[in-house]
Amino acid sequence: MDNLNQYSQGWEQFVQRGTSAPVKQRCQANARERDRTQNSVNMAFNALRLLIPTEPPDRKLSKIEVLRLAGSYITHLDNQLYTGDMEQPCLKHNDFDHKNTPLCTFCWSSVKKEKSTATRTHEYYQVPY
DNA sequence: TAGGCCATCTGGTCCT
DNA sequence: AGGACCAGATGGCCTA
Repeated sequence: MDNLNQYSQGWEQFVQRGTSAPVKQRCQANARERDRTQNSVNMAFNALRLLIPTEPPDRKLSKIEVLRLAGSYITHLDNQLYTGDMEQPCLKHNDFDHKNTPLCTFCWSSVKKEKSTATRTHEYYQVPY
């Protein structure tokens, strides 16, 4: 991977040294793709990551966690609006239609705070929805 | 050491 | 034709 990194970092000089047109085009495409993933995709992930509450607050979510939890969080907020309950809206909402539905991640967080069980942070993200 | 996560490269497809 | 977007492949880093 070191060779690859050196190549990536120095591709401009590599191209300037008189390489063939297809190689030059490929290097330019690589650079564009690198720039797109860094400045477009990753920045979007970071922006979304900032909107999702975590336990502990400084925990960095992986990309797949960001996607999954974003969906859960939207549902949670939607249920807050629907039920008016700011603590466990999903539990209350589920009481209306889906019995025995597991507690949502974010409702579970408020349960945790009530019980002050600070040692169970690992389980926090195991909740299925 | 295995598995998860990530960055990067690459080729294909679609759009302008 | 060239650029944007996407998905698959690959290899490095980190952690349990």
